[in-house]
Amino acid sequence: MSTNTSGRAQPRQLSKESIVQAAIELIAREGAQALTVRRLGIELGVDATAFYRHFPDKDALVLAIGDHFAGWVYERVQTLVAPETSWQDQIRAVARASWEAIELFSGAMALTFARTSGGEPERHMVELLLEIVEPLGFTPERTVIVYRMLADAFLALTGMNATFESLEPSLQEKDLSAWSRIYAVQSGKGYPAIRRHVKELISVEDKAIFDFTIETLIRGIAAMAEEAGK
Amino acid sequence: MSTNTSGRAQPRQLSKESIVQAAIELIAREGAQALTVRRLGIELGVDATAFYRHFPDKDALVLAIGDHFAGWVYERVQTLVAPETSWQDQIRAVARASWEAIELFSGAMALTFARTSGGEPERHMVELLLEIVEPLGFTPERTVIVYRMLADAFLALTGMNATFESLEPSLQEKDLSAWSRIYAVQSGKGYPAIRRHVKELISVEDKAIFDFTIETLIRGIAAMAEEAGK
DNA sequence: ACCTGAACACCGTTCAAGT
DNA sequence: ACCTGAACACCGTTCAAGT
Repeated sequence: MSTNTSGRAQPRQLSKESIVQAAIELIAREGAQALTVRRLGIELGVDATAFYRHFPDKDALVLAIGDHFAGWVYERVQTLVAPETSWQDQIRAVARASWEAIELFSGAMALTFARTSGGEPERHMVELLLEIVEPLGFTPERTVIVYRMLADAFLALTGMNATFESLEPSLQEKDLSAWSRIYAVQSGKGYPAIRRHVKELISVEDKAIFDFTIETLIRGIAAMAEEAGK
Repeated sequence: MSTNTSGRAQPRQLSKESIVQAAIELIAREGAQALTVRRLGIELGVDATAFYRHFPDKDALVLAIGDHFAGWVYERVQTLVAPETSWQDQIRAVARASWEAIELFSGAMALTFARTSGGEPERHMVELLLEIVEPLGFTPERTVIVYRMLADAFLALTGMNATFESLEPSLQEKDLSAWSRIYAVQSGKGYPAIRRHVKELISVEDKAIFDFTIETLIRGIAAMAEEAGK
């Protein structure tokens, strides 16, 4: 009698890597709220508590998942930039890779965007962003604050969008209909500015807002660099 | 024999408002993860399931909490602005009120910053921000995208900081020590840019980064308004 | 060295029953 | 009209026992 009749479930021998992989697949397939130790056990064909032989607790798994997607973003950026790429286009590459990660890892990003593991992929991302900002000729204090402005903006904006994307479909619909309730305020009195912009409020897209924000930050940095440089 | 010997617990008669109030106090006192239907029942001196006579489910409570803090931010902004306040200072007032809300409502903000209820306080905030941006003379499309850039930046950045602030103390310490592990990369090889900025990376403060980001966005908007206006 | 499975102390939510 | 309390289907985690 086979012990593997339930579709998934294969590896008898667990490892940190196989658990992280299974967790990411589970989240991608069924959302962030499906990530439970028991579901993971079923996924891996193993008793749920075997998990605790490889991670001290669930939070450690969440941080490991965060490292995995930070690593993915870092690798993706490498494919988008060349040595002669301008600093503006390097920032755009990080923005693009971060946004693309939402499609692949929204659940994982929602769980981890406000967390820090201190792992290698995170150190790589810090180094990468600092190296983009450093040649602009700011003071060390200013270099660091510009780097953090970019890092926090990427994390916070993609994290917020990922949080929404990883909501249960029914909650997502609830929020979308709440927006249309706001924007369809046609009730005669109140909210004149909203009523003047209903069409635009409904049609604007999240990706366009994200890109517009990044361009605004790039322009601001360029203006500061010009002032500081000469 | 009194039925109210346990410190808290007083109202026999529940209402949406008393539940939201108790939930906010509970979160402020014990963190976002302490908000459970059962704990709320104890807090209110009532069987846990009485909750379901006033809210369809826990998510509805979360959205009501979100409305409460959106209302607080809106009221706070009203005390910070006058009719003659410049658009720049109006944006700074919203930023300041949003940041102050983290101290008071970090747990509530962490739960709700990526959600929309469509309630009155949210409509007020949308109207407020649109009215700040509208006089700058952009096209309707541009007006809306600038409004959303500001709204999303406020929500995402304060939400990310609130998420961290509302973490259990032990997880907060874990993340802080992870940062110092990143920044103390003194291991001879690798991460040269990080090593060049260790001092600044350690000393930079989240509030300063938030303020710097807002100022950069304000500058960017001003530059665009100048181009568009003439 | 790793996995199992019972157990503990929790969750959100439903529903028949009470007042 | 609202509250109670048993019950259901879950959680994360611990620990003695197995191999």
